[in-house]
Amino acid sequence: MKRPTSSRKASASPPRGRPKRSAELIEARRSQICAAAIERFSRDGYHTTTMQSIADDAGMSVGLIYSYFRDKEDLLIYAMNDVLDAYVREVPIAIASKTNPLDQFIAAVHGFGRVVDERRPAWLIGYRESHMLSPEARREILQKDVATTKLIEDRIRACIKAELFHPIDTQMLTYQSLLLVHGWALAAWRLPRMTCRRYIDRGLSILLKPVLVDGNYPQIDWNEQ
Amino acid sequence: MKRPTSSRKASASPPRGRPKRSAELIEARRSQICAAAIERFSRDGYHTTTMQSIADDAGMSVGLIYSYFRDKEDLLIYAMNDVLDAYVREVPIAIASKTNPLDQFIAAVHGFGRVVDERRPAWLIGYRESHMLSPEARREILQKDVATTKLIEDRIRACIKAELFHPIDTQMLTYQSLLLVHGWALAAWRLPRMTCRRYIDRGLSILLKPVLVDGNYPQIDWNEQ
Amino acid sequence: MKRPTSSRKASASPPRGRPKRSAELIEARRSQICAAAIERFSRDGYHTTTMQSIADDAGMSVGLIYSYFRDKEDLLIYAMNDVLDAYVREVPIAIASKTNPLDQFIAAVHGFGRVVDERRPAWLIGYRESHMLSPEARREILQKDVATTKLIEDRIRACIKAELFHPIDTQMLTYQSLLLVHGWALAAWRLPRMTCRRYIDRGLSILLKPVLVDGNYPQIDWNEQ
Amino acid sequence: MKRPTSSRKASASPPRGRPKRSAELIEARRSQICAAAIERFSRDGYHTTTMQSIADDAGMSVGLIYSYFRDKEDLLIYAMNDVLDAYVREVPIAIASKTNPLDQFIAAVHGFGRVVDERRPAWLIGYRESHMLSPEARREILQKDVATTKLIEDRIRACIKAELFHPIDTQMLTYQSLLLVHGWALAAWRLPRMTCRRYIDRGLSILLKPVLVDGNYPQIDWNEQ
DNA sequence: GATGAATGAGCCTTCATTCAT
DNA sequence: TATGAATGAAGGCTCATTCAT
Repeated sequence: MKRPTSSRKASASPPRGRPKRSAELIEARRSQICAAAIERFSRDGYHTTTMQSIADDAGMSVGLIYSYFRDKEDLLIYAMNDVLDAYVREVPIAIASKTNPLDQFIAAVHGFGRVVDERRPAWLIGYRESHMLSPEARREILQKDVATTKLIEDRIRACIKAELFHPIDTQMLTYQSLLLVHGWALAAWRLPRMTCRRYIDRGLSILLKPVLVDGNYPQIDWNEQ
Repeated sequence: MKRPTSSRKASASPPRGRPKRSAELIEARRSQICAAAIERFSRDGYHTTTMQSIADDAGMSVGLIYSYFRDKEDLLIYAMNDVLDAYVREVPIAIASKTNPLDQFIAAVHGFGRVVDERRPAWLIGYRESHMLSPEARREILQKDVATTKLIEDRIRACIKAELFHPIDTQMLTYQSLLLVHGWALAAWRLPRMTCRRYIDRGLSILLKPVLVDGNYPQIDWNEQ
Repeated sequence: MKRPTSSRKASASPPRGRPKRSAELIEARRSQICAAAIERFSRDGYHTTTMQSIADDAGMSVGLIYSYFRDKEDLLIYAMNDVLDAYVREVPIAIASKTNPLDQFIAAVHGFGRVVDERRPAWLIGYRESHMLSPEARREILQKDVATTKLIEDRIRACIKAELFHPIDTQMLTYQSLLLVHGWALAAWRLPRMTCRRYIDRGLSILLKPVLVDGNYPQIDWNEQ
Repeated sequence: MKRPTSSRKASASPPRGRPKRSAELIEARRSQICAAAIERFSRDGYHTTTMQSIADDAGMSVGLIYSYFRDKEDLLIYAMNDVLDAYVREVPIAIASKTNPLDQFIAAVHGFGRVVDERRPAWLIGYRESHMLSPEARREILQKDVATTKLIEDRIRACIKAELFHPIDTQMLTYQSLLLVHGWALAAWRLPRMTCRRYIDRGLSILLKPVLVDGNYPQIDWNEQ
């Protein structure tokens, strides 16, 4: 029944203007923790990362993490959803900015690329650690992934219907497009002096050459955005 | 009472014409262990796998593993090299079976594909767990990887020099070719009714269309092997 | 997100004719908390019960509990005293309602029984968790227990002095009487269709048969109370 | 991936003549651990006891305990069964040593008493901690307890059938007999200069007086055993 | 060589307690 | 006075690794 006087690294406490309350504070904490988790998970791997290290990075005590996340796996799931949710949020916007099916397809792939590029750490986590999720969590993640894939697939079908594409193997082209994006996250470091935009544009132009009915990959106006 | 004394141990004792000596026996043991490790690591992940489970699968005691491998990480390195070494062994053979640079390039990619296809488990380990390695080990692995990449790159340069390819971005084509192969291992399950051969052939024909000087992807003689 | 901000707090605010002051309010709070603690401790056990759960049940914040009790152990002591104090309060009253030593003895045992019956939860806590107390606290509790026992013992001596009882082993009879009462609290569930009154009456009539000088256990007037 | 050099209290290693093997060793270890657990659980309570303290007492490392018991609760169950199993083992023997139903009943109660007396610590654990067992474990324990109770109940019925007892409330007498025994373990310290034998003998003679047909509690020959 | 019992550091998680508001 | 977010010590359990036989 004792409670010895404590001691531990007095991690520079974050400036506390005045603790924001409830919803606001909660969301702030959650992202604070999630960011630290993503950083660690992607750098050191899920298993190697300790809750303590995440807490340290997030500038709080271990205990507090558990008021915001059920357990370590919950944190992993959240980290993974970070990317998946971004897909769902941003790709449709990218698509909506165009009217022509082909432009939409291209915009969609670029949208994916941008999301992956901006969240490479989180994306890598999903790639490497998804196999160790509990079955339910895995299923949930997978579902989002499939829904995401559909965004691309639908654009391709639209292109075929509009006779902009030859009636090719939709699945294969979908897959290769996604692979192109993944490739950026996975080993972009092998390609010095390359931006995500250019990488994907080049990749797409190669992929689409034999697919396009009129044979011309549209000249993207890079200033547009 | 968790660990009942096991029994798998009845694995047919090796023929004893002459007690397999040193190098021979050692190598036998090592692959025996390594096979078990690869199986486990790829199925359950590196961290989730216990040395005990590997020992069980390999039909020996935990202790013995430590006579053949320094520690668990050593086992991981070994497992990863399994693929890398296969590259180094088999790709050159595939290349040597052709004389024309274009055929050599194509054979090289197929060679990679075959290695990956036949060792998907080990390949996935490298993919997922390499970040876990100690810096030195990581560097060593990386080196082999780069050397391997060079095999492809050199063929592409040869094609360009022989004016079979337009003078395109060598790096990018190399990367896309490798990505094609990786794609097979990573998510082949998304493509039902697809073989590695066909997958890569299709992929290459798409990739090469805009690159080939005469525009024709050679008709592969599938009987050749 | 484990602990959603609770809501039980809507407990009818106390009438405010005059803001319940100090002693009054304090005592109200204390019993409010203590009741919740007893409920929890007896249902889930001392260690399994969290301060949070007590606070929830009492309709207040954790912090506030610490304004009324030093710590968790203090709460336990308080809970245990709930029964002991009831003994001290109610048994003498029961005794005082009789004049004859024998009737007093019987009334005393019934008094104990009633207290135990009405506070079985608190009684069980004392039974199960007293070994958990710090030495000082334990001593204090023990003292009350002994004082309590004396109430019974003294009646027995009085009966002997009045030659209503044979000069038997006072200690043993005291003990067996208390054991009878404890037995009710401990395992009354084993005896279907039994009330505390009847249980103790029967028990006493058995216990007293060989002790009574005139051999007759008095016919209790059940209407008396 | 580090493994720092260790350090910890070099608890005097137990003399190791030559480690006994398998079944023998296993049983030795189990009782070694179980004894330590009983000691600790009964002294400090289940929750307060740490696995480390048990390991220390048993003269081994924490880890080893887990090769012999699933978890802490498993250890608790085992500790509890220590008494229950002794009942099942020893009471029938005590009964079998007599032929007359009345003597059998008395022998049975004394048998219980002896078991409880010899294993008071373990018995107390069962009394105090059973409520915190998982439902299944609790059910299993309860079952043994009921079976045990039946041993007494059956003797009483036999006495009634043999017209040695008046046709009294079997349940109540059973319960009171058990309570007598429990009383010994629970608060024997209140009765100075008392042995278990005498305590139970006296208690039984009181309990049986109004029950016996011929009114005489048999004079036990205490030398017999 | 081969075994597997034994070790113990370290990690996830809980929860009593504090304290700024 | 009241709140509940924040803290961090401590405990259960796992598993890589060693070493006596």
